[in-house]
Amino acid sequence: MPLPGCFDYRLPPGAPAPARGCRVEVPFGRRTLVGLVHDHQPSELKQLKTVKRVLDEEPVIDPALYALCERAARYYHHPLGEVLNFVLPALLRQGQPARAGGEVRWRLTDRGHHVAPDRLARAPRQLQAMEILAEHPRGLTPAMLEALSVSRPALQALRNKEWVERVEVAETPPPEVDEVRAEPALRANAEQRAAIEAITGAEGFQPFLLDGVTGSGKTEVYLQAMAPVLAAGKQVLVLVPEIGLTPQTLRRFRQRFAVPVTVLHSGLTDRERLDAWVAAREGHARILIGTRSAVFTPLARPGLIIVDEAHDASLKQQDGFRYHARDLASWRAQQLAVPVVHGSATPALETLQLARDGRYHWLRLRQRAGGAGAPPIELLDARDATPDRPLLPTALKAISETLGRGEQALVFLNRRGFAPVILCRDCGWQDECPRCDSLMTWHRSEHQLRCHHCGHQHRVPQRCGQCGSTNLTDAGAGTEKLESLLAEHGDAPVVRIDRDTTRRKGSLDAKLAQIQKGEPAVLVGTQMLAKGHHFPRLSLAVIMNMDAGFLSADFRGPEQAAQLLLQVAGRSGRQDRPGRVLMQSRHGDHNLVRLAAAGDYHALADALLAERRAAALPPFGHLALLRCEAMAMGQALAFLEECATQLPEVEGAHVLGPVPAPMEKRAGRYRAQLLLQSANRPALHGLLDALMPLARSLPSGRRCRWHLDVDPIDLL
DNA sequence: AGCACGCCGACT
DNA sequence: GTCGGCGTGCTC
Repeated sequence: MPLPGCFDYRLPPGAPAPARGCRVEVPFGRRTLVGLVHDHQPSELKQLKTVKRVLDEEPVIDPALYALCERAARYYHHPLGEVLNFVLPALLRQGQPARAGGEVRWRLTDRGHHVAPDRLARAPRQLQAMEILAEHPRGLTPAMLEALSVSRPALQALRNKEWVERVEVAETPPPEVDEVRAEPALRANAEQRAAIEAITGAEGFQPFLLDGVTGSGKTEVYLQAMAPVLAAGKQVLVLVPEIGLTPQTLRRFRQRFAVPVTVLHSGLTDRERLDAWVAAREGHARILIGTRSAVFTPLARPGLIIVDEAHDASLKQQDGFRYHARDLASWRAQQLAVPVVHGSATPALETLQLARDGRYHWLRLRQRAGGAGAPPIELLDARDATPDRPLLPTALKAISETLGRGEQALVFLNRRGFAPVILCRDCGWQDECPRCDSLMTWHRSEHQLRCHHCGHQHRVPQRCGQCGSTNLTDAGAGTEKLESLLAEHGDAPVVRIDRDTTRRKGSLDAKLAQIQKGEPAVLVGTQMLAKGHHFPRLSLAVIMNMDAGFLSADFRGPEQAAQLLLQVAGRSGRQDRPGRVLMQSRHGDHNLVRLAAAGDYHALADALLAERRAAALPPFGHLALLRCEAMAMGQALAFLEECATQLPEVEGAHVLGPVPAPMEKRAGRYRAQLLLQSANRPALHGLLDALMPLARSLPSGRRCRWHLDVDPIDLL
């Protein structure tokens, strides 16, 4: 399956032909592999091997899902075999039967019942385990055993003596659900009602953009739009950003509806994933909530697809099969003839343009539920801020006032570590990553300098790497420095939330719980704080250093900066409590910064869309990026250059480059790229159809790692 | 992706 | 004389 093409096999004699999407076991070279049936054709090849075994009666990839995979493979110019391989749960790839695992129970064997206790006189743990199991003839599940503090080693030892056995009993089917509603709906305002009615009134495929400011109650719209779908016995697929799959989100769905809710995310074991897949395929799971890959879940009775935070970049896979789950969700809905809702407070410009063109039904929620207006964003001139005083006096004063009122404040800075650079006062030397074109970030508490691009780290140098001077200093500020400055500034606890402080399992939950208690505190954090979480006592947000995004060379920089800014601003003040938002900026006169600060995403989107139109960038032009990494820049450029010169001319499609990537060196590899652009998709795809076989055939491509990214999220 | 084949340097 | 390095190419 992981090869670009298909392989032909003879069917075993006498057996009925398996349908497309069924698994078969086939000889391949000198190995035996699991493959999927793609088609039945008379083959021109003389020496066909025969299928060893047909593994499925029913396709594991049903016709609709197979069609989605084919469309995605064509669109992303990715081998179909690799797409199918990606979509199939690991256990199915390995040839396991496509059914849910039974419940595992441990119990005594026949011999175990007749063991004299004195034979375990020297193994008290095992004896205790035997006594517990003797009381439960039906056996105990691993969870029950854990609760009774029966250890795994004890069980293993008893199993080796064949006194205890592990049995799998068939799972009892889930009970029939007669009443889907568990908890009454909240009262919807007029805008929410209109949105709910539009979605529930849709027949067949219809795409919606649910465009609602933070706090306008988008989730309530989802929930009420889901109710009739679930009542009709159908399933709802909900896609959320990676970070949005929090216990709070799940609780909201589970509390409202008395139907089985199944979660799909990267943390599942292979067995859990297959069980979830089967539950969805058989129709037992009624609400499926998952991250981007959940868009490929088979559905027995699909009724509605929801993409929450549809602008979120985590919906685009950034390696391997580089699909965009937002776009695939729409294709899937189209194939399944169900409505799809894209919800966001800051829609992607692509989605917004579809709504403006009338291709998506545009539902707007302008009011915050509870009536409090969106807080205005006050711009503070940050040109006076210094490395050791990164927070302006106005911001510090606002924080003190907030804490004085017994409320919470948030300081947002999208930069981890203590300081982003260490430099020499005498000669101006800066400590750079030896493997990347980037500066080393100082993590003071760990006495380390770390590269955020490749993970390389070394100890803090005592001397300048160039002139040997000991006169070293740091510049700029990260979350770690802010945390220590804020801790000196006042008495309130400072809670830092970033990847460094939440690495340990459960530490994020502990920090969130502390904030939820509502006592005065200052939160310092990165992106992690921006999404999903609701802090009822938070009434001030201070935003630092969003300038880089707004001034970014990347065409999506300002869009993403604005989305992040409004998301962070939305954390401040909820319902009846007005919040305050301060943004420190060195470019307060910049048009985009001003528009974003005004909080008017649609005015900002107007400006950005005008720029995109003029530059023929998405959504008005379409891009694909051929990226290449090699041990020397020359190798990467040579391969891309060969591709560029040997590509046929395609009317209306343009090849730009090759050029070195904006970060030329990363993790010791040199990176270059070739940009392919066209105002019309068919022309671009015509070009890519020629490019892929060409790139695969070029010997220079073997000397580097390369991949094609269709609709790249950034050009960096 | 595996796993072969194949053609050149350091060891018993 | 052989063992083993990883470059190249094939798998219906």
